[in-house]
Amino acid sequence: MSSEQIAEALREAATELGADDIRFRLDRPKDARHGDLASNVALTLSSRLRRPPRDIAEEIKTRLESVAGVDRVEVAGPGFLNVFLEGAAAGEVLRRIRVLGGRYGRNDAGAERRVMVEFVSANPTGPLHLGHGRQAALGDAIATLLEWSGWQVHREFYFNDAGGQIARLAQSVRARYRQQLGHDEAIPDGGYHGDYVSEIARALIDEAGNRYENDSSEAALEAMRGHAVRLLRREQEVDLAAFGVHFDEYYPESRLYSDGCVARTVRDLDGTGLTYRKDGADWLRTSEFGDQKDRVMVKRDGSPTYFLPDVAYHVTKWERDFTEVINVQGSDHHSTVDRVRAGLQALGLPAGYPEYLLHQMVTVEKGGEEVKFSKRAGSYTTLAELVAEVGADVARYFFLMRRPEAHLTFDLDLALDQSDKNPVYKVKYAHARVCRLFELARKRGWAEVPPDADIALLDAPMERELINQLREFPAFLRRAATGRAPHVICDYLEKTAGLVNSWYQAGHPTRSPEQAALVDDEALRNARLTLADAARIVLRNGLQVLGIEAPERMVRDE
RNA sequence: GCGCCCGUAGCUCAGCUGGAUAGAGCAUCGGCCUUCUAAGCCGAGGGUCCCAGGUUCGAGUCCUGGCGGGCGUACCA
Repeated sequence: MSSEQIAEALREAATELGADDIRFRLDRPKDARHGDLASNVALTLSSRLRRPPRDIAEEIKTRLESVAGVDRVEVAGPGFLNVFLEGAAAGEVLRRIRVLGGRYGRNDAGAERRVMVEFVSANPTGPLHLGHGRQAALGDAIATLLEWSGWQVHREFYFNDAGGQIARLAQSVRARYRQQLGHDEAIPDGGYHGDYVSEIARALIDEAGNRYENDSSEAALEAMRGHAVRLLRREQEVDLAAFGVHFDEYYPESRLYSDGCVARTVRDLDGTGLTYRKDGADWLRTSEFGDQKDRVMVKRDGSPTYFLPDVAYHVTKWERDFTEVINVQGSDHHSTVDRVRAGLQALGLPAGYPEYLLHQMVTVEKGGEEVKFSKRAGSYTTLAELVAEVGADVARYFFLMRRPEAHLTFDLDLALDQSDKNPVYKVKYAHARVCRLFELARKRGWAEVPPDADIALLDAPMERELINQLREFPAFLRRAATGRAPHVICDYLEKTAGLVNSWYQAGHPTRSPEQAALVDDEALRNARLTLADAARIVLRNGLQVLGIEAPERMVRDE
């Protein structure tokens, strides 16, 4: 019995009553007394059909009761339909989960269409910080959620390897370089002060000696720029790999210039008649498309603003045939959203392209105090330092467990805790505990659990609740994907892990051995192990979506 | 000033297209170990859902106006 079958019956009933294309909820009620599944369909139909919701509910009830597997239906409260399933029908989902295994939870909503998720996109001016970490976790999880929803996903990292910030980095490297060769030299205003700049300078001495000691030419600065960008890009990739995040493509801003894309974009924008010259600069009428004000494309000194390559870059996304694009960015960039979209609309791209997911920033707390434990970066905490401290899985989970648009306080005390208080460990332990059951079953020489165990034997309320929870995984996954909201999966996994732990504990050998999974009664044992196996699959699939390992046994760090 | 985001238990936060008695974790308090690993489980207390109006059968959720916090508001990126 899947909820889809019930949903279909509800839709048919609505059609008979004269309402097509309806929206309603069909989910697991919070209170088990409200059945295995509950729907508000009669309430939503009420205003449309101009009839009291309870009358509508009564009619639908009669229809639902004839559906195979439905034990009984109750009309409750203002007109809710509470569906109680027969034991075997309720547990049927366990069989399906075991058949689908690692595919349980997937859907084909994306129909194999292409989508690009652009995320991290850190400039190579320093090591990745915690905001990048949150973004890496978010972007990767959203990408995976979309893959599970049937999309072909392209993960892309855009980086700015030219322009003012990079020039300041190169100047900072030159200052450190000359310092290390004994000169009195100051970091320029707006330059970079972190220790890593000195490391880059040292590496340059190792590589090129004092070749640039008294060379103030553009070519020398260009060499330092290239050197610094190379090292920092490599470091970022190493950090991302340690975090378990991999990209399909790294797209450098410089390519937009070298292949003429920026120049072409300028021509195309000029061709729209929406550009004009004012105060010696070239402007675009972005205010025609909802931007707060018009924007400068080319500065008085003849150089482009960031706006121009940004528009050009998004044009390449469109031309590369990505009509669906999600940009994951920090909310400190939200001012660019309207102007980039406006620039693209001027060129005839659809309004609302691309989609943006803006996330809030991250702070770390230990003992209730904010900490900034960076040694290398100077003013901020790096992702690498955090991962070294708590591990990639914990960091990922903590970055994902809050809504993107909410500020994230990273509780380092909780992150370092290895008990079930730590939500990551709670979920991992639940998975490992269940795996342990199968290990013991094998040791005792019990055969593999057959696919057709008598699931109706799972009649304890706790078991029914767990079954209903496992049934909901695909719905949560769908909701997390469409809402770009991985935290929905975190909430789901914590709830599921809690139920698994309770169920496991209920079979405690000294308290109620008759409730244990590993009982001598073969039929009962197989029924319970069927539930355990389904739970194991759901926990593992959920963790996999988040990019977190599902261990078969836990090894404690001392 | 203007724009976006946030305001829910002591703390950190969930709460999907408006639905039943507003939930979870942490913290606090009280129980439970000769174990399918207690790295755990069971239970309890704890709420002006920031405030004030409005919309309706029904508002934490939608609308309007305030208050408080964050981030933006460049010929920086």
